[in-house]
Amino acid sequence: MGTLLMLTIGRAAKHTGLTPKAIRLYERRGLIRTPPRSSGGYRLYTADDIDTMAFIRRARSLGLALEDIAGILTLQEESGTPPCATVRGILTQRVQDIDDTIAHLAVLRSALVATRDSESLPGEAHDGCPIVNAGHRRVESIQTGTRTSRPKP
Amino acid sequence: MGTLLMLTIGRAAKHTGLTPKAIRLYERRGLIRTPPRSSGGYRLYTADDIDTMAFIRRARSLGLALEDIAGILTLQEESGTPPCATVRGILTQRVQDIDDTIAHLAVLRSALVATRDSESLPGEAHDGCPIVNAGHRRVESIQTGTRTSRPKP
DNA sequence: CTAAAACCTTGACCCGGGGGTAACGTCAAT
DNA sequence: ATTGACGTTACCCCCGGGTCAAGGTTTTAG
Repeated sequence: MGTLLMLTIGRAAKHTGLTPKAIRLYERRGLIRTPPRSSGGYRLYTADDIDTMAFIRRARSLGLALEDIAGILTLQEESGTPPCATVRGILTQRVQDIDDTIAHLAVLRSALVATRDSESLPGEAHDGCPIVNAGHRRVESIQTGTRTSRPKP
Repeated sequence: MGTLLMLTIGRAAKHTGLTPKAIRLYERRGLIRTPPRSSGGYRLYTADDIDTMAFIRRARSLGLALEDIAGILTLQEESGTPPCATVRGILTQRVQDIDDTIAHLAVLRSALVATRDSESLPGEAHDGCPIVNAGHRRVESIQTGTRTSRPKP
């Protein structure tokens, strides 16, 4: 027991693994309530606040956006119990995002490798560096003309 | 022929697939030289400038950072010919970064899936939502004490 | 009691631009 | 020569998820 126990921001940070700055940021973003202050103006957090912070930390470590987390916390405090369906939806969306990102990175990676290993790996430095010359068509045909509206994909 | 040909920023943008904003940004970041201006203050680009922009666009599409690109361009203009070894090093580093990122995302993904599918999938909503309760040890033991210096990874 | 450590607020910065705005420049046609 | 339609200028604010600095107050340790 000891519900009277209040922690300053630095101690709260140590308990949660966050930094004081991050905690202040979460407060500004509305994830954490505005805490009461000591006579000297120090933020004072309760054990419940610490729980909230720990939750935020876990959620962040899963890659959830602060906005998503804020949404969950809001729903939670409105309805008392957290809305599992909503949370699950967010998690599923995140998984989808990750899959998309991984797919994109895989494409990038192969383009990168192809460029790196393009001509000149064989064993001679002639005149062409990868990337620099890749897709390098000289711009000889510049028309200042009016009908230049070449659509650009 | 036609080296006198100068393009305004919008035309340069169309030729390279960049936006005028991006081009101005590259100028501020030192990737593109400060171009001469028309009597009315418009930036005027040469075909060589266009080539540089096209190179930047290719490099960006490979995910290179503006700083890396700036480095390559600087070396290139100092030594005349682009330093293949350096470029290749940058590309290899990028590949490594991508691999690291993908590995990290894979870990995140499985944590996310595990959390999402944890208890309650079976078919009942008792009292626990995933995430919210995951790793949820109540903070009962708060020491205001001095020896709190638990190292933070 | 004094000095150090912790805390306070405000503001700027990182990346790679996107969006918007007011005020000019430029070019074709009338 | 003027009009109208764009193009361009510089400037400032915005995004995420914080980090860092400055300069001042408060609490805590010795």
